Amino acid sequence: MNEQLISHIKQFVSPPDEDLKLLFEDVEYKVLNNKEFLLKEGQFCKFQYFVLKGCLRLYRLNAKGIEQIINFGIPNWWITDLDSLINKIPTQKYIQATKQCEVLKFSRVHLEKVMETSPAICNYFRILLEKVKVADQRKVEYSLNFSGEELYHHFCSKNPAFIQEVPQYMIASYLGFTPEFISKIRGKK
Amino acid sequence: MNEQLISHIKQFVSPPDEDLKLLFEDVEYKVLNNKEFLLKEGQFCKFQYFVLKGCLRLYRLNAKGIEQIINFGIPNWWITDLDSLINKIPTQKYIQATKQCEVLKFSRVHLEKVMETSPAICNYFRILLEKVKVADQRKVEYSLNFSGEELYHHFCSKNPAFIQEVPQYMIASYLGFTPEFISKIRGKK
DNA sequence: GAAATTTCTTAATCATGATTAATTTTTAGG
DNA sequence: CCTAAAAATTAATCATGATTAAGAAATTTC
Repeated sequence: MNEQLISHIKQFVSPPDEDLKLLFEDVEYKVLNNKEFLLKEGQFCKFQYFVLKGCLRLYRLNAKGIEQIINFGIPNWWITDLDSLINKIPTQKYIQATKQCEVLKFSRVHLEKVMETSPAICNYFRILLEKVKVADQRKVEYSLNFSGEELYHHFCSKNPAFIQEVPQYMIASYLGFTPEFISKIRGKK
Repeated sequence: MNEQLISHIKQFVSPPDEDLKLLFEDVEYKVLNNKEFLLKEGQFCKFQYFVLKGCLRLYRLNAKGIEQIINFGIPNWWITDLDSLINKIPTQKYIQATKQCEVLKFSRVHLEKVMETSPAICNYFRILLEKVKVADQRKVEYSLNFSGEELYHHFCSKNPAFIQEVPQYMIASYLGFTPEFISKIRGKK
């Protein structure tokens, strides 16, 4: 049983103790060094990771070999490759620590069993997915209506601490820009 | 009880009959005329609609008053404004029929009760949300790696029937392009 | 602390797709 | 069927942000 995850869950639902007990029947606590991988292209993703500490990134290599960051995994959030996980296909992505991390590793097989048994835990993940959907939708809306410069400044103002923690080229990649473009923005005035 | 929705649900989960009975305890069958609205800017969205027949669109007006289509609702799919629904804030969006439609209208309050009671129904929505997340992620990936022309041709090849059903300017809007740009592409060769 | 690698910057050029504006074609309503 | 409105087209111009190519600065490693 991990208090940090339990308190995260209890922000959204109120599961009976036996549901939590079931959830934690199959979990692994892992410490990762900077640059260590949890997933590499070609593998089948079979786990969902809850980030306790540190930061990870989910990224892919495009046709030109350029890294495209899809998501960051920050504390109290989940990271996995859903496409590989639910469609049971080899992943095209990488999950890598961007600093030293602590994560909880849950197998998808076990989580599916838990979700089928416990309405509360199922609702917990359903609620998170709904929140992610809204966040994604807002992100698309922003990207349609603001310039790259505005998007960058908006991201920095919303995540002042975060931008200190990862290299600038990763912010560029996450926002879908080239590192040169971010430099250009920062070079202004 | 509606057979079409039940068979959709049973593609993903196997709910006991009493869960389905509970689900259908509060539902309204609605027929919509072309251009009829289910939601308008400023309202609080309190319903989720399952599309039986026809086609609807979820869109917003940007700062310049231009329509931006966020999603289409096609048969056997759900449509709502999740942001307004879950955050209980006035919507900035419109849901409008693009042709004559039949929908099932479920109140969010009721659906939340059902999801809290029935692991199967909760899992049904959780599975749909996971699929949507994967689809959204793939869409972003495409948009980063293909030109507008490629995206348009790809969309047409994947949805040959659909593009016959809605005006071209709506396809443009959904893909995030101007109608002029789609015309330009089509005018080539 | 020097060397090597990684990260960031600068600047010129280029391509994609928006904008503007006018016109044509299609569809719908009376 | 005729008119009005809606939808699609065409073409010229423009802005954003990618690409390319150096080079500078910062970090890491030995």
